Amino acid sequence: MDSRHHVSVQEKVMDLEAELERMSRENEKLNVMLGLMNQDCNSLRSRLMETEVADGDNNKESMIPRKRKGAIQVTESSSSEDSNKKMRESPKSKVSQFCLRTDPSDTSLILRDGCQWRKYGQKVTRDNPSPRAYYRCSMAPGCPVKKKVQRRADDSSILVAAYEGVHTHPLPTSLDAPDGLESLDIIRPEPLASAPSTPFLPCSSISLSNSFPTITLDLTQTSLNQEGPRPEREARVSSNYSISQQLLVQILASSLTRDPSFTTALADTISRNFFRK
DNA sequence: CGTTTTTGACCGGCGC
DNA sequence: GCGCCGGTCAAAAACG
Repeated sequence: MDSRHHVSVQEKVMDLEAELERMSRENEKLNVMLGLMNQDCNSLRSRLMETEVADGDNNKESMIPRKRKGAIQVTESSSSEDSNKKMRESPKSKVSQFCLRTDPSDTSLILRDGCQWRKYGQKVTRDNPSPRAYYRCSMAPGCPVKKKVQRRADDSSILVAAYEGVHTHPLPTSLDAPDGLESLDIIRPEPLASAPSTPFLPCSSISLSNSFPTITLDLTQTSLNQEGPRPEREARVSSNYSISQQLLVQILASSLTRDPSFTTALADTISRNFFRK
């Protein structure tokens, strides 16, 4: 071992430390980005629903959910629909439902979605062998948000989380290391009548890599009855931030307007927080 | 010791 | 009124 070799090792260590710090900073910035995305999440989801209604049969072919581990289904229902007797709750209460494919061996009803929740009850329901857990948001004293988590009766590997209410406090934006995280995918909301197992091709994906400080926004749009060369839109942001975050957000927003499945990618990103163990 | 989880009791809506 | 059911309460236990 000569001293030169020693020095080079030391340099390597310093390099790694520098990179680590760089990654930490980038992680912080990603947190900010996720915060922005979270803020828009609700409007994006409602927009997604609109788009799906508008696209109708066109999308059925390409938006068919694929069955994979970590798949998420996002649906949303507000109580402003028909004048049913059931609509007794406050008209403001909105229920968002997430279906998350989990490890079947995992029997817990815990979803790490970034918020702090206090469990206040658990019930076995009639139509489902697995119990339903009731949580209240404990991040702020008066936060009215509640969530119910239960495994699906027909597929116990799918966790269904129903969120109710609106947070009265800023949501956490932590995107900290999803160690050992499985890849999560969104199942597009689909009519219950059709349950085909045709593979679902993700039109967009955002991968926030922990091992390498690179954000990849793959906004490639799958052709929906589209002939010819389809426009590929891919924004690759390296660690030196060649484009600003604001521009990035604008890219996301503008791509949303053109790509109805962008919400898929957004929820994908958010869902990565669901499964931290 | 403060916070969270567990779990049986309780409550209100609904159908009969 | 009664029973069923989903949702919530609250005391005790567990946890960090």
